[in-house]
Amino acid sequence: MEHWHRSPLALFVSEEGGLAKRSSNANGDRPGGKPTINDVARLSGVSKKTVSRVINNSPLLNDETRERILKVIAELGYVPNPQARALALRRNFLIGLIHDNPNAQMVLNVQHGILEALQDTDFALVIRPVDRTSPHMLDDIRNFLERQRLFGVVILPPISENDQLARLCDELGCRYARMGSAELDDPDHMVASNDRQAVREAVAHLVEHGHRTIGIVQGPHGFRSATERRLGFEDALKTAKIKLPRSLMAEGNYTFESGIAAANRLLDLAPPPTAIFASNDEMAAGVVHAARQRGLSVPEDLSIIGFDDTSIAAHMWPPLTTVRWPIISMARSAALKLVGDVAHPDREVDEPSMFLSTLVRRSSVAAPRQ
Amino acid sequence: MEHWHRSPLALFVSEEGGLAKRSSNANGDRPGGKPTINDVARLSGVSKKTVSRVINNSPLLNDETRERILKVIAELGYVPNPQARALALRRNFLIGLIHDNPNAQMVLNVQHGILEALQDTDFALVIRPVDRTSPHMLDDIRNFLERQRLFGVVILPPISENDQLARLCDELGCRYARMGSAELDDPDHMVASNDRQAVREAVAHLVEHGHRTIGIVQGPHGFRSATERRLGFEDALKTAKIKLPRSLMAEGNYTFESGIAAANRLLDLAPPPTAIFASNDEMAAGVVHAARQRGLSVPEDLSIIGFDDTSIAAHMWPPLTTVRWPIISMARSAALKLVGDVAHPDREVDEPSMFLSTLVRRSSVAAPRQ
DNA sequence: TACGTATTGGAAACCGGTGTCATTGACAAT
DNA sequence: ATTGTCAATGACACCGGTTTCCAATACGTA
Repeated sequence: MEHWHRSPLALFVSEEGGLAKRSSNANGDRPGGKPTINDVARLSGVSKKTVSRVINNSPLLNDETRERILKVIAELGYVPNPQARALALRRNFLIGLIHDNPNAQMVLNVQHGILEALQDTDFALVIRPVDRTSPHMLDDIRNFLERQRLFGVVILPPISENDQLARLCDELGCRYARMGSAELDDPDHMVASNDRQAVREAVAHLVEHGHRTIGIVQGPHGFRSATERRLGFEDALKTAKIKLPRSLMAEGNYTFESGIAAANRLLDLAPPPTAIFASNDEMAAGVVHAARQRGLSVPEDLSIIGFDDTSIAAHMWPPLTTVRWPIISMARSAALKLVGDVAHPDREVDEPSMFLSTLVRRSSVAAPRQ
Repeated sequence: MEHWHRSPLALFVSEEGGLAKRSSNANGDRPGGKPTINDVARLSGVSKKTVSRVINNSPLLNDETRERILKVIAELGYVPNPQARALALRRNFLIGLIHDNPNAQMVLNVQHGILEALQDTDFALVIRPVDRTSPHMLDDIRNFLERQRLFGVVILPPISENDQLARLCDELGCRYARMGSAELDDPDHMVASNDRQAVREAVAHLVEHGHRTIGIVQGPHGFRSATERRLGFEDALKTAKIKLPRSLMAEGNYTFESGIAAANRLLDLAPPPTAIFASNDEMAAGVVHAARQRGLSVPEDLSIIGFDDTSIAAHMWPPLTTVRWPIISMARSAALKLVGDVAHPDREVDEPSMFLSTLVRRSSVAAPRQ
């Protein structure tokens, strides 16, 4: 009955292709007017719901119908409106990146890794650098999350070490995945690397070359990565039964300039260290710079190891021996933790939560002079 | 009539504040459930429209009513749903950044500049790196723009020089602002710098130091920035009445490695140049690297000038004399061109379209040896 | 007193999708 | 012949805002 009633209606619409088209054109007249699900439904002679089923790959749908609708969709160049979907589904398709990391290469690598994970999904990446030193930082982030209603955020170190931020995300119903140098959270919310072990091996590498007076340029106090890397440094020296006076431990703030300053403090010692481990590549580059200013050659007079393996490490002179932090893979994994069950409901595998850093041997390490 | 039917209904709803509250609480029960405009309206005893007027700062509204509603909004912690607004307003609040620039520092600076412009607006920044070498690049971008329906995009060089991309944006009804080294488009769609003039001055700086055999490491063929900078180079030599043999013009592709290769070609000449201008800092760093490998010291044996003034320029050894490209200001201006009339309807000033680059003198230029 | 008129508030439609539930017809089981 | 089941599809309300249009009220004026 209904069917008989509708069939001519469908025909009517079909016959009135001109009308339907006119409507579509009226849409096209104002610039940016796109065809909607209603246009597709009218032209295919089905209901919106059925078109919606096509869009969402619903299995309960006749193949023939699906084909017909797909054809109309292609002809019209129809693309579903993401804002409308977001409204109806009560979630949007935006992943945020929250960071306060000064290292451009690292940030870009993370963006790259996240976008790899978001490839072929409906998700886009919105970025949000924050100012760690601002007293309103948490309020700013809250504001941002409330306004944008992101599906989830990836949080880069060092801000990822801030537990208040994680709690804020929970409170606002925003998924999050933290990246860091140690397990600060449960595996669902954390992608970590084993910095401590990696540094242990890197410093052991220096010991193997015969170094006994080894300095460290630590990261800034209060940073988990700084702590982990220092612990790895101490582990290695303890294993090698080498005493570690406080004077050989200088502190920087992860910038090139702070690396120069810290190196100068270490190289002023008597005797000066024959090797220095720096907690990141930027500071390692600063150490190289300081050494050169003093007329020391690297690695002959001073061996240096960095951490991160950002592009500066390969491009500086001499190319820097450093610890490669698998940042892109970690970022990809973090993003997949966020969107995995939505974007790839078929995939069963859990994303790994722990990644291994490895030593990259270049030319900044040699045996000490006699 | 209808009215009389409805008026008690409105009263009913209003009287049932308890019910409204329960509904609001029911909302709060499922995590992430936020209060909506309806909750605000019910609790304030007004209609949605009135609340909407408050949100949008409509002037036709009693001050007392406004205050009352604002109080409820504050109590509830209400934040308008951006997806719902986007749907109703037929535009969203996303600005895209399309780039294929390999320089991390530059990309981050641009992101920074754009975010400065988006500060205190409802807009967020979504990023989209593209692969210039991919044959589907334009299709990928089309796909991206169609799916996300961005309000507008900022396009970074070198991809900003692609006119097809600009036309694509037009076709899809997406605003765009291109950044570049020359005026490739009308001022509404373009933020340009005067690379040619800046390079002219930079090379004149070399001439003033007494250099007569000056080489150039150009950017890759087909890049407008490369052309502009080469033209500036030629201008300067012509002004100084210096002949420029083809052999002194090497080509790179803006990477560190290509800078090394190009420098080696130039330094193999007899006589070799005493100064080299490189079209960007990365290649300039490569030139320094190549010189050092040959036992030449910089700037004593070879003076070098770069372009961009990215962080590598200040951090390398010796600190690089280079042309500062005002990238952050340009990016900010580009973003303001996109959102200005929406986000700051009161501001009347037009964003500038032309920015001046300036020479930054550091330590990589000296007089040539005798 | 009656009548414009400006100000303020509300009902209902709409933006473009999705969820819930009902309906239909075909076919199998009783 | 009747009933039950199931696949396929549709009707309709809903998501949370904005807009259109009209009603109610207050006010000044003829």
